[in-house]
Amino acid sequence: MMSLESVPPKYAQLVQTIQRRIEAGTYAPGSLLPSENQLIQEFGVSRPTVVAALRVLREQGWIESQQGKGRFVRGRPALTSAEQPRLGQAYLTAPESTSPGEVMEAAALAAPNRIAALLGLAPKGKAFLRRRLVSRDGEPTELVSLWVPVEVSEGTDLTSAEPLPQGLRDHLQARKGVRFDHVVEQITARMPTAEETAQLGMPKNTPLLAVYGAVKDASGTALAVVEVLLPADRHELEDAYPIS
Amino acid sequence: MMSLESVPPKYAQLVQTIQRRIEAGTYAPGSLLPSENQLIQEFGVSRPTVVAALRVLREQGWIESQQGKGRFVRGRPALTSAEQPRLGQAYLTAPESTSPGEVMEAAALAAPNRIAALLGLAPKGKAFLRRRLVSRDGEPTELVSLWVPVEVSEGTDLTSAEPLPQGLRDHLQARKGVRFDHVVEQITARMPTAEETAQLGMPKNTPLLAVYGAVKDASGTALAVVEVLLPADRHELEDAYPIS
DNA sequence: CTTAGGCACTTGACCTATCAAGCGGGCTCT
DNA sequence: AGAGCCCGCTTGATAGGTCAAGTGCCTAAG
Repeated sequence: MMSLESVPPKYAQLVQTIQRRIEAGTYAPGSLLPSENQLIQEFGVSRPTVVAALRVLREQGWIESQQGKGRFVRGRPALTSAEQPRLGQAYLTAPESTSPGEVMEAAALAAPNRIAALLGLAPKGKAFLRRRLVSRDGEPTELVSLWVPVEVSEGTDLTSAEPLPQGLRDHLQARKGVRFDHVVEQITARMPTAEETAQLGMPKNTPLLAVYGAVKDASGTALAVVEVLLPADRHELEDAYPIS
Repeated sequence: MMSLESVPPKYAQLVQTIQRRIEAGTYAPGSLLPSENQLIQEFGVSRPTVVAALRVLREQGWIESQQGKGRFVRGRPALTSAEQPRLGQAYLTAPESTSPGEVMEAAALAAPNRIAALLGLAPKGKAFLRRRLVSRDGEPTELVSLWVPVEVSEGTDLTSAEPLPQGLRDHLQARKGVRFDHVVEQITARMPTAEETAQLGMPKNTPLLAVYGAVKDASGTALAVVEVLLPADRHELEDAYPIS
């Protein structure tokens, strides 16, 4: 009788075990980790297995090693690169249904200069716009616009007035076979238009924070642009990162 | 006679060699890399050495591997996490002499609420402020303020009206023995004060982009806050990152 | 008492193996 | 001719080693 469930490799199990012990305080930050030989004895595995696990832990920042002395516990690596997903990325992966809101617009129209430039379209080129007014605690707080070239929008559910049950990323990847590779994000600020002031219920003389996320494939071709407009009196962008 | 120059380990040499071949086109993107056995024969090393090199290359994104088929060339990995250093980090590491500017203020005073909160001080707590008006192309463009708790500022050259020849990071680490670990960055926008409008020569009704970078050590204690004020009509923040 | 040497323990680098698992082409049997 | 099996190639995981280099302690010699 064969077991159908695939067990993770031993070194990966060891990684998990040691991570749990560090989190539980069994291996306290700053203290010396058991040596390779001790771990070999305790877990009954060979040295390459132990070393493989410790290498993973070092690369992830849990421990650091010093030749001749041993390996020291650093603790749970707080920041890999960004604690929380960036704003642009968040709106790409999360389904629309996770944030309550109302679809304001869903149509093909001439893209503004900035959008056309990010998408690599000719000035005044046409793009498909899907704009949602997102609410938090019952109040409108953000205007999220998705711009895609018309040829990419064909055959998708972007025209629907209903929230997409699937994240945009999965939707486009499934329907169009494109692969998202990276995001180029621009952040700027400007004064809102009268229409934006009304839609967002903003006080007078408050600027808008504007985040533009251009989604590109591996070759650098732009596949979509996410535009997020945030009233600056109610929103901030926060990000944490380690120092090189 | 012993050679004093230390040679890099074999697997690291192999990594470099293969990287160069990928960049030179010898191993074209999409093509199949020579198999482990072929590399063993060509370079006269053992399998673990070859595997270690290929593991590094896979983790760095140069190649991908498929069990049963082989390893495929992907090409030079474009984005590791951020192409250019973040704004907050840039002002911490670069010496002031790299950006022309004028020291406007250098004194200890009661920190504004936001700064006090980021530094972990009591409201109205005192902090040392060093404010510079940075110019590009002869025109003032950015207001860069450095806030440090008074006890950290003691024994440093922060009071000098001259540009610091050393980066702030190196200066504080050398003088005070503190170690920078990570940065928490906040981005917001607001309307400028009359004084800021005058100093920066901003047009009417233009918002300010405000970037706050709180520098912390490994324990989370704030060591300094960098405040960068940018007129939104002339500046944008741009960042690129790979999709998870 | 001080210092230099030696030894034990650590990690780093490298080697020769074995077995499992995934893939693909060719051979054989129907 | 077609279908299925098998074998060889690939990577993945793991075991058992050796040698080198760095650290720290202890001891013995001055």
